[in-house]
Amino acid sequence: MADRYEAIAEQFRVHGYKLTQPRRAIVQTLLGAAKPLSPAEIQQRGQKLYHELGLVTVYRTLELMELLGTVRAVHLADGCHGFAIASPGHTHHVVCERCHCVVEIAGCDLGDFLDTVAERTGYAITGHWLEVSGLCAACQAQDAAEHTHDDSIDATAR
Amino acid sequence: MADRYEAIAEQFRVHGYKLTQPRRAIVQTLLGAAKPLSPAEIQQRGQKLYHELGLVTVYRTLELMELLGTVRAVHLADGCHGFAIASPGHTHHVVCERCHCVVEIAGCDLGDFLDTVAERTGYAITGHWLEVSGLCAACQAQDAAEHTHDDSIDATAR
DNA sequence: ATGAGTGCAAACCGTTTGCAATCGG
DNA sequence: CCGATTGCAAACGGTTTGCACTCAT
Repeated sequence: MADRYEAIAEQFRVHGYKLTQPRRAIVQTLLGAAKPLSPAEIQQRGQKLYHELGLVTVYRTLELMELLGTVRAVHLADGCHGFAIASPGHTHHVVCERCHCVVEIAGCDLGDFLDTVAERTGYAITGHWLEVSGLCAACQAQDAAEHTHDDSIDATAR
Repeated sequence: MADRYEAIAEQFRVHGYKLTQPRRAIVQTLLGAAKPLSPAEIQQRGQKLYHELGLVTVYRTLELMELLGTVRAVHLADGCHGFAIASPGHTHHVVCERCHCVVEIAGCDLGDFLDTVAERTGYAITGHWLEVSGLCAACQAQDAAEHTHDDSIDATAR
């Protein structure tokens, strides 16, 4: 966790950007989030870490972090879900339909599929954007509990 | 082409929606577009077919068509590119980085990949959203022409 | 010390809503 | 004919911009 923060801080320094209090608060907020956050959500949560945090700064910092590749917008069929920390390199997000919590998937074995696409369409494939939706383990457990008519909802199931 | 229109028209009828002039214009506009169109672009182009076409109607018709599954929003890393006609069933779009023209890809062999994801994350995968970017054949040809210092840009290359 | 970074308020722009007039089945 | 559909204008909400002040280096 601490190293995740350190890695992002490094990106700021390396590119000559200052690590101000608002920016620290935003990075920490995103690191602590289990789901993609909208700018407004980032501001609200971030104010617990730095009380004066302004929404405008959130926008500007997100723009900067997107440029640095440390943050990525998460879209799904039903629209934009917000922003989430992105590990360096090519990764994708899996988003829970129910609670919107995300996990990153690192390896991406789409090569064969994309080769096929290139052949079929005549396009030279340069990139792709993939996001996967599903039910996280916790939400699956909750479902299972409900379906067995078990009224005692496990407190851990969320 | 005509049958593509007919198939969409059928969707309207089957679900009890009227096929009004503005709606016809919007459908025809989308069918005639080589790239995803924003609501404003749809209105502008659509007014050539039905002069009174209002922007509000475009929004409402897109919403309806999205519901009917005949249109789909196209997102990419750099934001929302607009709306494009979608064939029935599960398909993806390949978008040209340069001219934004799109082609649909029907088959989607992501099953194995998604199985791996499910195993690794513990999520029950319910859906995914994939869009591929690349250079279409025409834009590739244009590039090639430029790189060989060939000043005679082929008129067909665009 | 000094320029990058910030917060505020206002401008901006794409989208949605309320409503009276119109059109299509 | 009658209700679904439309266009207009106004409301709305998220995002961006201008500017004077502040903070990190």
